[in-house]
Amino acid sequence: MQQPYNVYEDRCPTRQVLDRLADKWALLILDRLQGAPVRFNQLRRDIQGISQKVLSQTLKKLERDGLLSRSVFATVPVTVEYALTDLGQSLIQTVSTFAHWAEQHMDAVLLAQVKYDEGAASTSGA
Amino acid sequence: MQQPYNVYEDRCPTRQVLDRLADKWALLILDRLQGAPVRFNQLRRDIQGISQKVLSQTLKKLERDGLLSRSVFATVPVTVEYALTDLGQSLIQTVSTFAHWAEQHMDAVLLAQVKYDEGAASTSGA
DNA sequence: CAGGATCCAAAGCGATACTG
DNA sequence: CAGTATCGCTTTGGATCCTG
Repeated sequence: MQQPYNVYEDRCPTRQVLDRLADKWALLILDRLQGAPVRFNQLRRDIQGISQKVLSQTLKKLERDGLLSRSVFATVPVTVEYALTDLGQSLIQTVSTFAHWAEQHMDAVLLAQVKYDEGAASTSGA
Repeated sequence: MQQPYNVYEDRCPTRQVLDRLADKWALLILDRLQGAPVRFNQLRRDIQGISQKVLSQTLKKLERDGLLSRSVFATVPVTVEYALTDLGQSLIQTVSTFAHWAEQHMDAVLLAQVKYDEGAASTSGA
């Protein structure tokens, strides 16, 4: 009768899973794959600022984790599509909510930062 | 009539917000603060593996972002409590769902990893 | 108890060049 | 198009020591 692991425990594999997903690029990729498969260079264009290396690495990790699938089509030149798996689908709603929380509450965060910095300035300044 | 930013855009402040939140430790801290305020060393004990430095840094950033508040009580020795703000509350449900998805689907991820690695091994091995 | 400051090793990541 | 491989810088993060 072993107790289930939880995210607070060190050693627990959950930590590795969380660590993989708690990554800006991974979240953006998963979010971008919502709805339909996307090709490599399309992802690269859409997710602005991601480098080819990081995109490649992150895709590979997410594929290994079973969150997305990689399909190769023997066109010329070759076409590669990335799509969410069922496992990926089970997470996408949360990821999407999470990613877009940032959009919706960006102003509040920015305002909080200004206030915080003002307080810090007045502490050392006047 | 400016279009709203979105997470896919570079330059957008949303990226900074997402980058802040897409962090294993930040998520664990926020999740741990759900329900009631928690003291510094209690967080340190509960979130296994986090160092004092990273805990301190992450708390400060999250406070600056307005997601949590820091309250000092003039006891001896001093007591410091961290609690979610309203802004933090608005995110906690998603964070919690996200963090615990890892717990619930850990087995599936681990299985996917094994299968992926087997495929890679057979590619180079046989 | 609740941190700040410092040192140092390790990981991350961009840029570049090359492959099928 | 869809990547891999390598180099070198930058950042992260743990460990340690110290303070109020």
